[in-house]
Amino acid sequence: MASKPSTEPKDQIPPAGKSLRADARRNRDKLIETAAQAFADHGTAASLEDIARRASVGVGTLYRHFPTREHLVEAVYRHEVEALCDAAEELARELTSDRTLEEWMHRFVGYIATKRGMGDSLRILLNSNSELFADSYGKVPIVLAGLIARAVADGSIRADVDSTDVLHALSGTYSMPNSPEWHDRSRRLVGLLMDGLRWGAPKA
Amino acid sequence: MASKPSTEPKDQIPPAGKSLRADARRNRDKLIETAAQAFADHGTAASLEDIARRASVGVGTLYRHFPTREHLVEAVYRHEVEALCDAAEELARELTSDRTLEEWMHRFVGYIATKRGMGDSLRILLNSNSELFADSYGKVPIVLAGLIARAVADGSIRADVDSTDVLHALSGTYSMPNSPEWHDRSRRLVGLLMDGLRWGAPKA
DNA sequence: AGATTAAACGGAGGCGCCTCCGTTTATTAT
DNA sequence: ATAATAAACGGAGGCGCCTCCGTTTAATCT
Repeated sequence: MASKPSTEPKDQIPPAGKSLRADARRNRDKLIETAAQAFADHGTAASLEDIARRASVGVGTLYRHFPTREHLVEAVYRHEVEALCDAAEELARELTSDRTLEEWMHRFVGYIATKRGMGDSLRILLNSNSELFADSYGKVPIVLAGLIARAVADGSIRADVDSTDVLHALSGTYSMPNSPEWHDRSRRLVGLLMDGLRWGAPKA
Repeated sequence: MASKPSTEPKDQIPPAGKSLRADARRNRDKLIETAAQAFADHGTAASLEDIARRASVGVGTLYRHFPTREHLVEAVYRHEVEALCDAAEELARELTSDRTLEEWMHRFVGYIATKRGMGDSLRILLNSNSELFADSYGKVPIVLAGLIARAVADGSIRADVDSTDVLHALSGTYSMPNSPEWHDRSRRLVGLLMDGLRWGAPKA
């Protein structure tokens, strides 16, 4: 069932768009998910063969989808920022506006933790590919601003809040040393911020 | 004849100083020589195993002397600048002062050609390790100035020459495209410079 | 001239990278 | 349903990296 003189080998081009064959999309998604875990655990230098293995996929498949390590890193990065942004809507459907904000900030901080492990390659990527930065990271401040505006609107937090200030405060966790207490520290930071935001809110 | 409980494994430290065992120094020199060739031919990404092979040495030996690729690159770089500088004295012993200058400039240009192939790693190295830059490259302008001063003194070139200008002119070859004519171009450049320098010299 | 010893050697072995191409499979046409 | 076809798969294979450690050898001591 093979080696017939076909017209042209259309292989070797990474589409990534929408029109992928069902199995292709499945593998692609699994790879991104697995890679995200691996990068978080061992940094961006994690073995690509190992990632393929864990995703139950041949290395060939990995390389067809992501010709270089950087392609994979970028895909993971994009995926995670998107997930983070999408989570906002989802949370809003189940929680009060202030609890939504709080939970989302927790996730944002957790997300930053992941990026610390990837710092190496990621910095290079963001420097050389500013489109990527604008595309995905650009949405974060907007989402945060939206959540804050909502909570302000229904009176669960005070109105004199600059969302940029909050973002900066959260970003501070990026430079924390990653000791075992890191998780607790960042939790407290978010809690502290929320207390400050609720203080003197109309609804309180 | 081995595995006796010796006092301490003194292995794994790259000395590079003077007090090497005879065989160690021999291998080290051979490695640098071979690596210089390999880097010139294939860039700094050349296979280290191949370099070891060509030098008739085990990879272990290569890695003992040069723990990382960068260590080897640096050693090659240092070695070549030194050779270039030393060549000045040697040439001066056999040639007239203006011919010495001319020949040395030819070598300098040839040396630059080599560095073009190494550009990748070398730039990083020179940026991060400014001591290296000062140490070795710093001597080049001094040597050139010396050769010019000598030729001026015996009247074979004109006296109103700034050696820095000459250096800049030669450095221009660094940005030449490396076409097949590169060699001829740079030869002509040096010839042109010498003509300019000889013009109106007392001895002419 | 041995004998001793620590420096130096060298290459096998384990792992990762990446490509190539024979085989499988989703999709399309009949 | 069945056949045809191009997309996608996957893993063997070739190469490079680097470490570890048993063996060789230059230098030193007697």
